[in-house]
Amino acid sequence: MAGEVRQLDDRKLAVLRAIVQDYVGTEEPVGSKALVERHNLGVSPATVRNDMAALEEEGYIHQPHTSAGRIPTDKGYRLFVDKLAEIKPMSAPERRAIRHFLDGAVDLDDVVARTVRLLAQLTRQVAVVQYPSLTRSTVRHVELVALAPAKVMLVLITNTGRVEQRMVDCPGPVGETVLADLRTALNSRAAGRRLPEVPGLLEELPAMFEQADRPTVSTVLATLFETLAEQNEERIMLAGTANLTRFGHDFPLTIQPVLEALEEQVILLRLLGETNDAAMTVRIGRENAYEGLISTSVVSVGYGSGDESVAKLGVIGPTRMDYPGTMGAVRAVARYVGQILAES
Amino acid sequence: MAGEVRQLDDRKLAVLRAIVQDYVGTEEPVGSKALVERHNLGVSPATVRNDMAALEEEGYIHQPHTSAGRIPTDKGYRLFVDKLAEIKPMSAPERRAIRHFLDGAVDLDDVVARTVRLLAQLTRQVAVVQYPSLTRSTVRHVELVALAPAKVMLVLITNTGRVEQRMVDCPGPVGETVLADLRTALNSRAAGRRLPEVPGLLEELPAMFEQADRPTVSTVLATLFETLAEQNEERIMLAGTANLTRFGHDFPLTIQPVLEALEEQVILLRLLGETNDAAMTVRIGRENAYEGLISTSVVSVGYGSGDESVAKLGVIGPTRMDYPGTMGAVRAVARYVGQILAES
DNA sequence: TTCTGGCACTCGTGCGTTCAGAGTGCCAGG
DNA sequence: CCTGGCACTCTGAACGCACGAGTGCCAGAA
Repeated sequence: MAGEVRQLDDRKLAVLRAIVQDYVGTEEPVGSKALVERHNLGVSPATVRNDMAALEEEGYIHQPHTSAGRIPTDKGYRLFVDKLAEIKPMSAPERRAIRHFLDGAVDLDDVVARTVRLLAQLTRQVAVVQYPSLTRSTVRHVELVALAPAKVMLVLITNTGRVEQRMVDCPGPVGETVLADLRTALNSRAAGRRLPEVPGLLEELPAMFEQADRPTVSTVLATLFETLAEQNEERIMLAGTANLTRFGHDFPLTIQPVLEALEEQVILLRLLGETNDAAMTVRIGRENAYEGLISTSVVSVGYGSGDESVAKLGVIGPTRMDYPGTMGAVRAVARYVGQILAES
Repeated sequence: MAGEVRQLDDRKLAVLRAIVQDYVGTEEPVGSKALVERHNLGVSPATVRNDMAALEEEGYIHQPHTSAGRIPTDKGYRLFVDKLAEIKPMSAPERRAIRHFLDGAVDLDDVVARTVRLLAQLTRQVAVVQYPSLTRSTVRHVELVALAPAKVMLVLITNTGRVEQRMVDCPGPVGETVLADLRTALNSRAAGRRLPEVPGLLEELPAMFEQADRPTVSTVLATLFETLAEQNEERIMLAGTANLTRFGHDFPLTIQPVLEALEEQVILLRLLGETNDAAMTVRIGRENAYEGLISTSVVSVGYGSGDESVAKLGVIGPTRMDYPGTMGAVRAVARYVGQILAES
């Protein structure tokens, strides 16, 4: 590892940085002459050519054909992101705009919807926002509503404002007092607790009721546990697919597989799932496990109402994207969503 | 009107039908020779050419350049749909598959999600399904949950299984008995009623409470009315955008504006809103009000749990689509969703 | 009257050729 | 270790050309 990097002196890194920047801007392979013109590297094209040859040798850049300019490889982008680029902070007016746009949200659905649209607009790419996960959030309230003699609706409200409801078909008629007792018992034990711990806290609950009511209690509890456990309820919202057409058109990146991937919630969830909670994660090209996304990069980060993240959001774009800007936008949006969630 | 049609004898109509069918299949302008080969029209290419000239004169078909085959115009498709095509019924195995696929749904979200995916898969086009509208459905239950001394959560459950929730910040602390009274009063008056009638039924409700509690009651009611009235809460689910790439590629239809239109819920809602409730509606090309969709056709129909429709669903594809098949699929899916909703 | 076969005409498409420009690698000299 | 120069390579655009598909029209047959 050190061996590789040792060979890249500062000027070669500067050349790589310049190549990435130019290529992202122009979308065309960049040659030695154009490079020295646009960036004042203080050396001649010939020198740059030698550096380029070295960079290509190491696999950071690549030329489509002889006598064409160079384009960065996935490895080149990786180095750029890790060592050469700094996250570009949003400007003050941009931050104000984000804040203002998100502040208007009325409920959780709206927060997520606004966030995803905002992110798509800021980055001009495809944005993905995961709903705050049930697993990490806590119970705010459990409500039981009798709809019919033997039919109860169970409503679970979490601290993130998410509401899940389930119909419960009880084995027999349910008395209103039993329901009230159960409601009280549930809330006193579960409120404020994290969802995964709840089942453990309710184990001996049936034993507290009369023999006749136990089947009902058990049925309700079973449905509640099911709801708590349902990982696949993790939902996702998407926006900005129209931005795909901005590239794709004249590029090896055909949008078909990308669109297909975007329709599969499972794939998106897995994609976001790979995000390292704490820091921002950038997956470049073939680093993405999914075949259809090998020409794209995914920039994602966790967000949350407190200091810990309850869900993730991110952006999907071509590997040739403006990483500093995109990362800046993603980070800023994640922060503000976290604040909004904490307030509500 | 009669004047125009009078000039089109049976054979000319047959030629138009054949042109539409061939063009939909091959995506290439169809010439006179190919036509007589594939369909046994019993006449020579020269005759067909004369008929084609007449059809072109009337504006039903059009040739991209001299010495190219003909393609149908919007007007041609319109005639085809109105007079020449019959809705193609689904085969028994297809119907079974639809039934089976939809039967597995667990809640309303799931029903809609499955429906839209199914429709996209069956037609291989973009499918759109509107959530059952709040306006036409009835109240099944209203629940009030005290979250904090002066904070109440309002949950509205409709007969279509839809659940809407809102936080209510009350002017002062709310007693549990007041809440219970209000809950009872609300449900006894509103349950089973259509959403738009509800506000009228609750007008004198505040007068029934003690002076001190009236501000609270009014606040809750205001939020409830807001929720009932919120037309913009009409949600929509989309699937099959990847199918756009199947055409678009080599066609005057660029997918960009279509993708943009699909991201605008407002546009989709307006599109579906134009659907004639009772019958199936087909909007062809420029018949669509929206600029971005002038190269597409929209096939839509209402669906509902009873005999009246509570929402709409449809398919968006290129004007050169298989109308009989698409209409068959749309009709079949709408029927089965209606059944599922009625059962639950 | 209506259909048919024939014929001249029009274009779009595909293919091979040419040409200019951009970019490279390498080498010898500062 | 950098630089200027030079020969080489390759792509992409432009051009010309021939081919084929398809048409419109006309005169003759049914």
